[in-house]
Amino acid sequence: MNHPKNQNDDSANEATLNKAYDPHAIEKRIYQNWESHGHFKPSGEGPSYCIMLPPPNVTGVLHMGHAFNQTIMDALIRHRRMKGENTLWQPGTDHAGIATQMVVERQLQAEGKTRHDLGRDDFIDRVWKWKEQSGGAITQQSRRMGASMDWSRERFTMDEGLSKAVTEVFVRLHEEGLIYRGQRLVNWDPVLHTAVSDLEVISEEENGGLWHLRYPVVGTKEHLVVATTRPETMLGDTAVAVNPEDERYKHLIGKQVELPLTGRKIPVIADDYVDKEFGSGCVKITPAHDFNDYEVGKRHNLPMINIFDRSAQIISRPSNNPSTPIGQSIDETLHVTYDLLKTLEHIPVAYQGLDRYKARKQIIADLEAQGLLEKTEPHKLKVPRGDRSNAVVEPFLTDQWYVKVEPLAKEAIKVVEDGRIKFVPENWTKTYYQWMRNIQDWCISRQIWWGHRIPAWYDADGNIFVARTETEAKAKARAKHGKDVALEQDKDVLDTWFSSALWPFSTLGWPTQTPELKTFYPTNVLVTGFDIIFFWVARMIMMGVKFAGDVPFKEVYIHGLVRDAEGQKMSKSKGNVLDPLDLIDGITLDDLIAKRTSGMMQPQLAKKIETATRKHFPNGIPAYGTDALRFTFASLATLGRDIKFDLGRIEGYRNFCNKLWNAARYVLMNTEGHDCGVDSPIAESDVPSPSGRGTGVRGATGAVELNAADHWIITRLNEVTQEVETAIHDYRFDLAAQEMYSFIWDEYCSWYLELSKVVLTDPKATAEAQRGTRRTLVQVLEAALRLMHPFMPFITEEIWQRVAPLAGKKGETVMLQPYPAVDKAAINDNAKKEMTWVMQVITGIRNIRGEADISPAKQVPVLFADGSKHDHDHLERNRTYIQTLAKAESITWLDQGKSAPDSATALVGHMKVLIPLGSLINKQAELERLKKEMEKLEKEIVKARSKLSNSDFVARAPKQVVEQEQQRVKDFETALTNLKTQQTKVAALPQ
RNA sequence: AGGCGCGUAGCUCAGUGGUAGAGCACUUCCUUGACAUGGAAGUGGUCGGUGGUUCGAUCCCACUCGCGCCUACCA
Repeated sequence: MNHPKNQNDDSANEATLNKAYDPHAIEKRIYQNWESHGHFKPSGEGPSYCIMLPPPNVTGVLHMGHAFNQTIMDALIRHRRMKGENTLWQPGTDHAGIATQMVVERQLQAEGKTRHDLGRDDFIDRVWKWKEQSGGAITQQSRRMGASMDWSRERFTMDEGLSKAVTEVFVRLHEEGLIYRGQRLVNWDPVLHTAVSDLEVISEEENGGLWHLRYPVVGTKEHLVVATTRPETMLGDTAVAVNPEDERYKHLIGKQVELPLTGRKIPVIADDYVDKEFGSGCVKITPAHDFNDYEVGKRHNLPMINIFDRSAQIISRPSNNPSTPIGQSIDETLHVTYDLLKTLEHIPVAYQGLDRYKARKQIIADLEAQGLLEKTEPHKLKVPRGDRSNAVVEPFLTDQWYVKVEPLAKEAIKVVEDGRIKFVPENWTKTYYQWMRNIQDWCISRQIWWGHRIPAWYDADGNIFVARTETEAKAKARAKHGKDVALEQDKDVLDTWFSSALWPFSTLGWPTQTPELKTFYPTNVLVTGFDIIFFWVARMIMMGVKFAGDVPFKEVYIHGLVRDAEGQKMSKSKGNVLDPLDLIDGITLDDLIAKRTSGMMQPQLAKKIETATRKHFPNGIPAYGTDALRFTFASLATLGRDIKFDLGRIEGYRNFCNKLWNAARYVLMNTEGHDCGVDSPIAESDVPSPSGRGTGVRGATGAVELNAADHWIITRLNEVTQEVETAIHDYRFDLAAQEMYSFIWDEYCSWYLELSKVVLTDPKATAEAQRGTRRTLVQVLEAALRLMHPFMPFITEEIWQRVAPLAGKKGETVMLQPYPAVDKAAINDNAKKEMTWVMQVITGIRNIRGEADISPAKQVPVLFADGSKHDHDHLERNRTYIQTLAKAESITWLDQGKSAPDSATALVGHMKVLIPLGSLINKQAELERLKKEMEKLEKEIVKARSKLSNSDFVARAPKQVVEQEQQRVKDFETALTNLKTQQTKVAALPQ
């Protein structure tokens, strides 16, 4: 990116601000200043307000989702902090067991090693080192976002304190029977060699086959045909099931079939589970390798034959697989005891040791050769894959630890039902309930090394002692055996989400009843995406209610997920990832392409990604700065689900920053070194003209007069303040952003600043009037900066430092200033009406000028006709404004009945604003303009009249609405008549 | 199969039972001393479709079409 080198990095100390806003020059310096002064810490005063940061993966990098999420939280926290509350934004990171372990294992792989080469202790050391090295990255990135987290309280899920909480919860749940160990089918990842929970399995439709296999019925010449998507599992079949009502097969129930290739005989059983309509109506039952079959197997007491090893290869003899000890468990870490030799008897040697897909191919070929393959059909099926490894997950019979979730879920449902926790948007409660009411037990053990070791010890007999420490476990064992026995701790670790579930109270010191816990728990709001409602939100609620004695948060604000400009989820493999820091700092096209195509899992996609990137970012990404990015996020924070991130938006908000910056420059240029009268009282009822009347009140400095423009902008400031306050309360950051944007741009800059120029450059203006203008300029800006600070912390701070003293404010930083409060007394409806009139007049004149293509430099004479006394008063007070902003050469008031020259006309109420036709205005152009105006009016009149001609409308609609409609027609008709007259006159003119 | 959401200007999105909005893009004009990252003016929408409720529907209801997400699944 091409940044003109900024000459003065410390612009706050320069005489003037740079002409263009340069975020780089200010952001880091300001953040360091805030942090080093401890401004992010709770003040210890006022009502408490606490937000828990959803802890990102410690070895991860900040992505758009984090940036969005943190922008919202920071806005909330800064808002409350400025309102004087005792705010804590608790930061920290998550150890992300599987993900982190995978990263380190991949590093080892590059060195030609596995974790087993290192051994458990050395491997964990290595992970800690990696964590130390990379773990700071994401928190540094949060700092770039301006996040005002209390870094002095930063936590990590593997910290000693948090680990203690994990153990405590595990032990207590176990004591209550809510954690148990059991052998059942789990989702097994054959690549990572660990169990995973239901939530970590992603099922997507893929193309596969449906194979119809013939199983000969023993003692007959018949055979049954079973349909299966996984023919290789037939080796583990222990029955064939049919629907008990199925007439085709009723006679076979209780008979036996011969399982091909193995020679085993298995029964034909009847079970309702079988759908007569699907496939052949016969289902092979493989209880050890299918969740449904497992249930059937249990119902019918079928044997369960496990045919896979932990890598999902067909079990083989130790000679083929030396790591498997004979006669013992297939994998020691599983504590699964199979009689391997017996199992092997069932499996033909030809298949032993084959990978599941190779075995499938072989088995199909062999069955076909024996004439036992009836047919093969293409079939779409949902294939379950591990969310980390992407490997097809295998239902696998192992011993694992589970949380019995139902009793916890019941309480967690209740707290949402009775309103102690509120979802925003409210609709997410449905999703929450739906899951909670159908919840399955949670498998929490993982066969990996990085994580919280399960606090359970085994003796030689397999007795389990769950305890907080090894000493405590030994004591328990001693109590049982009457003597000391050797114990071995469970080798498994806990699911990372188990520790995340405790985050809201473990970070505050639980199980110790710390002052922090007392002050900040329950926290106020959880801000997160809907993708982790089940993973995290639901589990936090369960654990919080169970152990911390109250809900973990009172509100859950669920926001959308950030997607790319085409609505696609951002992912490394799609190559459409945007790095928030690249939006802040900018990046060249080449660097962006390099970034997107490096370290890819599927390098063949690189070309495609490069093409797409070149198309979307032909010039790379310019540096937009943090505030622009944050404001963009705020403006996109609607209640919808998807947030399409469009570069056009951020560019617009970067421009907004520049606009604000330059408005400040203007204000400073016109107030610094001047008496801004900030200490002077104001004559309350005073609404003088821009030039002033010299009737202001004497004050400490000079007297100050405020005119209608001043009162108007102050009124608007207060109204906007109210709107923003409401929007933040409702989590409508988009509306808040919209309010601030249009106030600053369309009102403060487009109108007030222009109006102020008139006063400040008017040689006839009184000192009091100029002081009033300066005072308003600087005070409104100062308040607006405070108002916007939670959304754009850096630019507001930088400007505030300069502006605050001029506005009579003292303070180290804007972030600790009071948030603007609505001052109802400052709202002045008369001034609002007057300025609306002024702006309408000016707009009317500009409109004529614009349509007639009159050069902005050219001044035009303006006449006012058919005006009321009211109009006259307005004009007299605001004559100079109109003259300057509409570039009027002269302003002439025509009394009622006095004839006006042939003119182009704009209507302000009943009053006509006229610009005489002449060399400046083309007759044809004016006729066209009039025609357009008239057509608009006619359309409205037709609509309104048809309404009024409906007797039902007049009879039944509220009186107010009818009257309003009548008034509208009247106004339109008057206007139309005026324009018609005008049209006739213009049309009659020569040329 | 069940649940949820979306469909409004070329694009990204607000919105309300009574006059349809913003930003970007586009057109014309303008280097005026805060800002060309700017200023002034302007073009542009049968609010997915059908029906119902209502004096009145973009909004509420029913159905329908299209798109997306989530949960559970038939071997």
